[in-house]
Amino acid sequence: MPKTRTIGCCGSVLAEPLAERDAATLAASFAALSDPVRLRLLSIIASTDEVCSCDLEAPLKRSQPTISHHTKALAEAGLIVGEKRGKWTWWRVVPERVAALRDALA
Amino acid sequence: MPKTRTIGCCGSVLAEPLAERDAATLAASFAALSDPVRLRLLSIIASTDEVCSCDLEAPLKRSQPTISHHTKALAEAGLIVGEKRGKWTWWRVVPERVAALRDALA
DNA sequence: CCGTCGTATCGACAGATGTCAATGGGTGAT
DNA sequence: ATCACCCATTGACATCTGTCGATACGACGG
Repeated sequence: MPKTRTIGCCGSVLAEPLAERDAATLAASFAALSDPVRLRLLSIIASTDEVCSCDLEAPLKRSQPTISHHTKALAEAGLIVGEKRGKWTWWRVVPERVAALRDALA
Repeated sequence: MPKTRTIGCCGSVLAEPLAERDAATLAASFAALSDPVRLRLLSIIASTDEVCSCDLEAPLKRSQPTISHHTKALAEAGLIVGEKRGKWTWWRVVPERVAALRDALA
């Protein structure tokens, strides 16, 4: 997967009119945060160091495919990364990516 | 006074698992930022003090009903406010609300 | 009181999105 | 090898969303 090259991407939304390209990139990132289940998923992962998918199904009260769907969405936004170890996939947040979004609102 | 911390309804996404209610509220706010046209709209308004709707149609290359649809979405999220003066509606950003979203990612 | 102008709302439509059951693909234990 | 378990993918479905034309509302200027 593409890596930490897009992290700074767009500067601040508030400073000056966004270019169309930057707007599309940022919108995709914020879209990853626009679902309550994904937000809670992210917060659960962030609260612990690592979480395996099997521990997400119960607290979020969603089916296993749905959880997988959401982890994929967050991963594609670069907000979390998953590592397969044995049978389990362990997820953790990417703080730099979250910070980049935060900075976009500064 | 230690900043306007009361506006940010939900605290940080990263600190602890979000309650369902807070997640829904936050998700709705981020959803307002999940569209490229709305992000550019917001950035245009933020770049100037006040902008009237009539000045948004051209740079965003969208029809008048579409612009109205997006301003409504941002206003309902509390990110901008509109004031009718005479024939025109003037929009400006609500910095505290943007800051609240930024803080949610801290 | 009319026309005009700026804006909001309505109706419609295509495309995106969240959800789950069913299925498939690996991994580890028996 | 066989089984149990974890996770990803597929297919299907209902809902949501962005878009625009048409229309309606409201404020000004004649």
